[in-house]
Amino acid sequence: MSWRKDQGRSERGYHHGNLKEALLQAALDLISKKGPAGFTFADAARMAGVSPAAPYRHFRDRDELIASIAQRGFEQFESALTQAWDDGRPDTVTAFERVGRAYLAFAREEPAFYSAMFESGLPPDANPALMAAGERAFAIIRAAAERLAALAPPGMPRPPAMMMALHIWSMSHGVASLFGRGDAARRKLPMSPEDLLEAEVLIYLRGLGFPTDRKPGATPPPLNETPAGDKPGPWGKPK
Amino acid sequence: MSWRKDQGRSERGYHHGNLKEALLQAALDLISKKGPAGFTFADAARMAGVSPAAPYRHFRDRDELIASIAQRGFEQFESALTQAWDDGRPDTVTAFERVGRAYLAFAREEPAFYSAMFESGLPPDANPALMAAGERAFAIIRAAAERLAALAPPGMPRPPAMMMALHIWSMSHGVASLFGRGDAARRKLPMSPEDLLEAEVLIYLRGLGFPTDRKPGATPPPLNETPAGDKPGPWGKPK
DNA sequence: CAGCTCATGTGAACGGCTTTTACATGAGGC
DNA sequence: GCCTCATGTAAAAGCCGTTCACATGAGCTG
Repeated sequence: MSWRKDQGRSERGYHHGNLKEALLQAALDLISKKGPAGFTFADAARMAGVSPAAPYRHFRDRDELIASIAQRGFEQFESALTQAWDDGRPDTVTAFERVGRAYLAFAREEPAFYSAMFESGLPPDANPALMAAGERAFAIIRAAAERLAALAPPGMPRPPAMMMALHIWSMSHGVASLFGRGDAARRKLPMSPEDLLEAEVLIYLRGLGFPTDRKPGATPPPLNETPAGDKPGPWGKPK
Repeated sequence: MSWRKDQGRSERGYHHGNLKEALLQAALDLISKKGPAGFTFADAARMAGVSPAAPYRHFRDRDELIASIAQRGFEQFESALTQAWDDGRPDTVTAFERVGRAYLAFAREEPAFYSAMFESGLPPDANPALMAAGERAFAIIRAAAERLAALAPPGMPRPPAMMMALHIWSMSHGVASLFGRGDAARRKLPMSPEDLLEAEVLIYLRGLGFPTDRKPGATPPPLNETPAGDKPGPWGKPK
């Protein structure tokens, strides 16, 4: 029962004790509710129970707080992608798709992070640490693409891994930002964003000559085979 | 030389005469310079030479101005896509790729419109007219996908056109918003956004079984043939 | 052309936000 | 026990969005 300055909530004296963290947390809440544009420095201060000037002891200005959140977001993002990739287990294609789903899951479950990372409108060159964190996250996708490219079927020109990585990233980001977030920008979709992205990636990989029916030794070109169950193609039944 | 109220610049009396248009134009300028978040109602008024309260005679609030710009953007967007599609001439695949390039060109040349359309954070359901304009623009992509789907090689399951359209849209938007705008969010790319998207779409179409070497009667499956010149694949020379 | 009306613009004011500055507090090192 | 300095506060300046009462004059009506 060490209730010294547990949640920074009530009963605090002149000094907060954990203000920086409390501000980041409050900002996350607010951004997820009202978007990075609607987020207010003063609101975060209020939520943490301090005066509007207090945050300036921890962040140069409002943008720096958002940049901090974006950076932290990239770190969690990197960690989530790393875990999903799981070094390509059990097989490269399966792991690759798991990365795609992890991408969408992150955008959906951490909309505040995601918008801070990609929609805050911060000048990317102004913040080296932030850009580096972004690069590290992208490096996971890039590494996965590298492994996938190395598996390119013999007799085909091997696709540049960097290009593949950029393609996958653009698909994921496109789906996430157009259809991904729970309530924002929803449009009527014939399928879930996850399924949409999975089909997109599978078709793309097939276009590169990869077998896409999840069985390592399957035959590459006969495109419409149905392995075991009833999986007509990367999309559902043509209906 | 009818210099009555030509540009609304100097020499205007109490009434501006063309304020609504001037505000929209000023807002476009400001948004392209500072993003939709940095845009200021008061600034637009200043730029048009009127008091800060004047804009309220033409727009309920700041959001309505941005929504107006987004709507106008969707209309121009639709027109640009329609022109690029050119009803599928000279052949469907070529026209389809032209649509992709037109998408990027719009994002690059009209960043203010593009961000108002996709990054303004406006509630999409709150503005039926805006959403309808967006639907009309998407309908072009959808119609193109429909035509493409109808050409699906015989013996293959025919891909749902809606899904194809959503895939193409997500690729285009992903590339545009990650790499597309001139100075914002630039990252080092091994190729131009246009080439990146073209390769992505070609690989995707090949994954659906389409011939992608631009010759209507070409053979579908032999994926690595080089028709006449030296076009190794959708990407450049493997190097 | 006189007069009226109403769309359009103005000025002032309110509250909120960001940021700065001078000052207050008290936690931790000596 | 005292001092110092990181951390928080209060007050103020300047900006923005928004509203309201009021001013102006363009265009219709006769």
